[in-house]
Amino acid sequence: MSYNHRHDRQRNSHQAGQYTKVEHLRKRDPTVPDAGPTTRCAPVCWFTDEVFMSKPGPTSAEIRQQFLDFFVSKGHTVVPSASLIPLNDPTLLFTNAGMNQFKDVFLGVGSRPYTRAVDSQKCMRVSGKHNDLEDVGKSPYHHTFFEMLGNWSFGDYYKKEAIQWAWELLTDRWGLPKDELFATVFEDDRGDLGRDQEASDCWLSVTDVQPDHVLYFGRKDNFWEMGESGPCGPCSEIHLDRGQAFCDLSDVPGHTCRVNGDCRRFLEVWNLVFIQYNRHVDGKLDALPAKHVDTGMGFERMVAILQGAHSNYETDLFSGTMSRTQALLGHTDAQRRADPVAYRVIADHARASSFLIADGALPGNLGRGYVLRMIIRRAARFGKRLGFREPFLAQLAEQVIGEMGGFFGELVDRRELVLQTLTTEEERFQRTLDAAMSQLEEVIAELQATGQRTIDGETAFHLYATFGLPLEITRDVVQERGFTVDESDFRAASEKHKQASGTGAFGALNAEETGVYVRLLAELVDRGVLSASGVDHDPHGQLVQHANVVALVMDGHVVDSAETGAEVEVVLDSTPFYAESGGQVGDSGTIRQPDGWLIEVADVQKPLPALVVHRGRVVRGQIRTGEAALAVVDAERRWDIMRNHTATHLLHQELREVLGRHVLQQGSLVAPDRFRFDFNHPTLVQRSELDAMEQRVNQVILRNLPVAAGHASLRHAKEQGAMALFGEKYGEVVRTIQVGEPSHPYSLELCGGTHVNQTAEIGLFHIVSEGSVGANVRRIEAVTGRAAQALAHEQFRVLDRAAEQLNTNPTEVDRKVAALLEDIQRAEKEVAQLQRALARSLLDRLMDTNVPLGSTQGVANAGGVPVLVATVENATVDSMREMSDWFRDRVPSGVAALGTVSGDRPTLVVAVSPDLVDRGVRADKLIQPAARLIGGGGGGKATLSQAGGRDKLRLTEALALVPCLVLEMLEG
RNA sequence: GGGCCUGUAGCGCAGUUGGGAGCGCGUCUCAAUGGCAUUGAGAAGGUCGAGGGUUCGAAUCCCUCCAGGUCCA
Repeated sequence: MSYNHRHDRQRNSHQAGQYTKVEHLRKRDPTVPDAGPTTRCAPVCWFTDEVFMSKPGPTSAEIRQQFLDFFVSKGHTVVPSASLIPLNDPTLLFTNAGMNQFKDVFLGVGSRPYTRAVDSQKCMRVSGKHNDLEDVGKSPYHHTFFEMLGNWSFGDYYKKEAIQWAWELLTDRWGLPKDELFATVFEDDRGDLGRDQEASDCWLSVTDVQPDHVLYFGRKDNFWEMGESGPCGPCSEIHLDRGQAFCDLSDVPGHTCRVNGDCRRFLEVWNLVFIQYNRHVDGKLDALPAKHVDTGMGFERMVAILQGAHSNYETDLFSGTMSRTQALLGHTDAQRRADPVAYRVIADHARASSFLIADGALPGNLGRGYVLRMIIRRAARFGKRLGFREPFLAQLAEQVIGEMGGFFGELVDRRELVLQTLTTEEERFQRTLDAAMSQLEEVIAELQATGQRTIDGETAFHLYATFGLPLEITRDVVQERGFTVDESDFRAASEKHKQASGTGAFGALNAEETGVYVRLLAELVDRGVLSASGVDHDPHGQLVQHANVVALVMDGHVVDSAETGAEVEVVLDSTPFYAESGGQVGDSGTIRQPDGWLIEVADVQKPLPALVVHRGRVVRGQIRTGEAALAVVDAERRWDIMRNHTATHLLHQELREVLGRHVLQQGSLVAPDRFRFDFNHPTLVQRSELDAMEQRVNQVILRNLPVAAGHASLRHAKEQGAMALFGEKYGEVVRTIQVGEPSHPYSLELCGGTHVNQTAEIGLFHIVSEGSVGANVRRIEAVTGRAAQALAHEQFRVLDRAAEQLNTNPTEVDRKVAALLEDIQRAEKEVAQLQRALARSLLDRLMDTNVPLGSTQGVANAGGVPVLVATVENATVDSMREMSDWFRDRVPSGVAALGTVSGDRPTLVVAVSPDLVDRGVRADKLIQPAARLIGGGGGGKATLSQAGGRDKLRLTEALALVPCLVLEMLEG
């Protein structure tokens, strides 16, 4: 079996436009070569043999191409798959269905230049009722990443053609057996929609499906809705009966195989959705003027059917990766057969992570970045289980890129990023595991000390939740040492953690909020107040424009007028204001009626692509819908924004020049006072690199290059080398910003923002900060123009003031400060030495002075024990401690009580020799009564204690108390 | 967005009821061996993540923030 060979065949057959008709492939099941029609299938076992299955029939690439070609022949436009990362839809973690990229069309707020489309959409599903990450690999058909084939009609053909063509492709082109196909049709089991007679009639008239194979199902199975409200409609599914042997529930009592049943015998292969209603918030259904067709066919499943595979993993979509895994491990076929789950997980996850990274995701600890990290780490975990000791996913990603890069060019374009990211994440995971493992060692040591044999689930979960040590690894390590883990306890702790983490606000689809705008826009277009394309919006022309007030919104409700003081959203029929998008903030300014009302606009938003709302406050008069208005953008602020926006393009270019071609924009904020630019880069950006970039950007500014906007098809723009961000819709005309002469452009980016005309208008560019946003993502903040000048001015002033104070000039400030610091350090050392010498001579004098109990400045005799009592000038706790050390060096048995006033506060130190501690004299007990006298407290160890207080006048009194206390303790 | 863990010398870390900031590796100097690997002696190097608070006294206790890790959304 050779992949190169396969690819050659794919190209050839594609060029020749030939389809491979497939016989009923189950007859070729190698495990039962002689099986006849009635017993033709092998018993399905969960882990089928995925080693060296010979797979006759077309390759997956051929099948995908046949699907696309078939619908091209029916007048469809081939639309490239949208990115897995839906940038324009924050409600969605990943693109999870073919319809995602056409959602705006179905909602009636967007349009396309074609009415018939066909595509293979990249999809990602990692959570949900039927798709948990942990299930992937255990079953032969669950995937995280998959492709959804679909054909689409936007107000064009409807049920008849959709059904006819689906049947034609499946039976005529692909040769699926007609008597084993079933069609399901909607028949309302609850409301009053009745039976979808149109679809039912189509099945019976335009296809030759067996009439008793047309079945009827209710809302649960055959009615499709996007959400609580919005477009919806009945659907019609095609199911394939693969025969009794595929039933995986045959040993369940009372089980009967049926369409929409639970077992694996009947497979849904294609869902045809007919969108014909719009559901209102109150639940009422209205007929849509334009009806749409939305179909979805699971690609992996169809490939499995056409290649006669029991499991999707037996198809050429996965077998290459799995064989590569086997080769890397040096496994025999028997070894590979021994752990099919690990092989599948790795194959699936290598594919999914490659596609995610190519589409712009990076491993992180939030949102989609976190999902990607989980996928990579899960693959790494199973890789360890199979015996990998080093990062290996990059090598599998190469396999994936080689096999699928032909159709999905982004894999090839971002090859380096994919490989690098995978390896880095695997290494990071290893470090995490190493750190967690030492925690586990401590836990084990503790258990061994107490003689326990079980690690409680709380602890195991703590290791997982805090240090990222997966339960599987904890279990394996611990079992080797003869311990067990309480796993039910672990699950309980996990549940508790989920509860504690709460149901945080995670992108709740706010249909209610956009609802008012959707209705408003529809109504304005209906009444002819706005054209079909919505508000006439041109932020790139003049900053002053005459317009009409077409609607006012307050607190989410449409109103006719607004009084002075009201916060209001104004909709104009045309506007020069820039609405926030692409990181650039909305404009501010005024909307007014000459000699009449005046609104100060604080922000401008685009809740829908065709609707611009100006948010502001009425500061004078009363505004009414229908009145003429003058819209005036705050030009000074706009210029600040434009300088910053053009500067982001220059910085982006220089980041790629200085740091490398892997740098891609991850997000940005363009505000008037500063801008922020996030980009992927694995490490800290060095000071020297920042300096270089800042200098280069300023050079480009001085070269005064022209900045020009243009329009091009996305494909054309990319061919010219435009830096395309992730998530742009294909097939669209995009706006480009080119800096430099057209003959040799300096930078070219897709961008809808506003820019200066010549780079010199930016003025000065200065990087303010560089930092981390998360793993692999860095952020640079910078200023330009007025803000940069203000900053420079301020910094120079500070420098001048410092120079003045140092009695030098600004260029010498750093050297002067360094010299001063050195002087200070030397002087401090000298002072410390002198003080030490002073303290020593003081001690000498004190040792020669005998004083009675109750006196200070000398050595008192307390029951035969020498007690040094003294106040020391200019001392610290440290120096008094040192003095007491010297005292104990000279007097093997004795007590020292020293005091000083530092600042305005008295401080005491008491030291006791160890032999006296044994006789009941404790330094911490001695110091407490003394400390109370000076209005403070103290304590420490038995041999050495210290105290502080507030009343410096009673310091000698407190010290004099110590010898008396020593006497008491000796006697007590 | 929420929970938990971690920020101490260039690196890796210790620091036990609040009371002398330490260990290992590395760096520098000197010495030993013919040279090196090495060994011995000594030295430099710290705003204990930042800022508040409690206290006579905070790396340690409390609060806020920042950064990293990790789990859940």
